[in-house]
Amino acid sequence: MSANPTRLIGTGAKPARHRAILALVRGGVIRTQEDLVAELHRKRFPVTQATVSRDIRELGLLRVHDDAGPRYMAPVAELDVEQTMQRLRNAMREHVQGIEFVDLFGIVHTAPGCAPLVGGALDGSRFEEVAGTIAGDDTVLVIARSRPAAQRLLLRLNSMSEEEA
Amino acid sequence: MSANPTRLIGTGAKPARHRAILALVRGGVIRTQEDLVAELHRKRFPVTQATVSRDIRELGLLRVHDDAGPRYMAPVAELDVEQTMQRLRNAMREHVQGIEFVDLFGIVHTAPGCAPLVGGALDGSRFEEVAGTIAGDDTVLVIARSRPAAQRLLLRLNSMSEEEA
DNA sequence: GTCCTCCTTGCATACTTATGCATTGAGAGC
DNA sequence: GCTCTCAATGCATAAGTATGCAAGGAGGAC
Repeated sequence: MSANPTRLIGTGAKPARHRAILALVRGGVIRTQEDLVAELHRKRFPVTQATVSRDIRELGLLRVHDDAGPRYMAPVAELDVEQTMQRLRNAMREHVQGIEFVDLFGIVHTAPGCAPLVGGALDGSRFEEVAGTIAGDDTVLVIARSRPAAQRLLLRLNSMSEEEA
Repeated sequence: MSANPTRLIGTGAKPARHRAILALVRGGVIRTQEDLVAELHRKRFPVTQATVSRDIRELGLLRVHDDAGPRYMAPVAELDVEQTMQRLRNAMREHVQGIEFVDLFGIVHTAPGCAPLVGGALDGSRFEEVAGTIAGDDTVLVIARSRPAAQRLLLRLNSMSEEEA
């Protein structure tokens, strides 16, 4: 932000403002749109809450809660469910050599060195059924939350590793 | 306020309701708290918007925007900054054997097979300085956004891999 | 049993966010 | 130059969310 014209109103203000909003949201704690309006004013973007509301939608910002209340966050790739599931499907299809379940424990065999990748994809997909995963070098241990969960998981994972792209 | 281990709560409705809310939010499109109130009524949880508002905070639900407006989503682990940073610290301390930077490129040497894990943790922490990472088997390439960013990163990562638990 | 404490909830309302409508200014086409 | 169109925006307000307070209920201690 070195080249900083005195007035940012009018032409081209919106993209710059969007960048500023992302930086603000990533950098500090923005709890309300009024916070954002205030910070933007300090950076000479004379906008109102209405505009900020629209910006927030356009940027896809998230509202989350921490101990002290609501707050805005920059978007996170992992939120895209489709993308996450696609990643898991790819990981399963390409690296998984076999799955078996023993009680609550799923043993997923992968190509050497691929277990962390597969485990990560499993974690990322946040299945209700999965309590957690542990990845070694070529094996991922998946701990299911219950026996029915384990059964469902086995079916789901099997169908995934068999699916075509 | 003392140690109360397995205190049964009220009518016991709250935990069940929380599970129902998570399922609703994961399963369908919940755009407002009133939507949630309506769905919960259908499932015989006679609650009001005020309670749902509190539940949403307790569950850490996210509010996001899609094309059709705001909507609630189930929480995603990567959003927990503390947890994510802890994960990165652990990964750095346990698996990283050395870091060096060449211009914008950081080369992180890890134990064999651990690079994806470390790279994932780095991605997850969403440092402003990091444009992206590529993980091989025992090496992670970290691409910084600028030379100053690269310097800051080197310092941060080094201090992390040296920290005690 | 009584008393006490803590948790949960609804109600009313304060606070925050979203949006319909009107205005403005930039750029395109003439 | 003029006029048209359209994105961007503010204003006012509707829509949605959060919260202080008080009530009700369960469990523990006695």
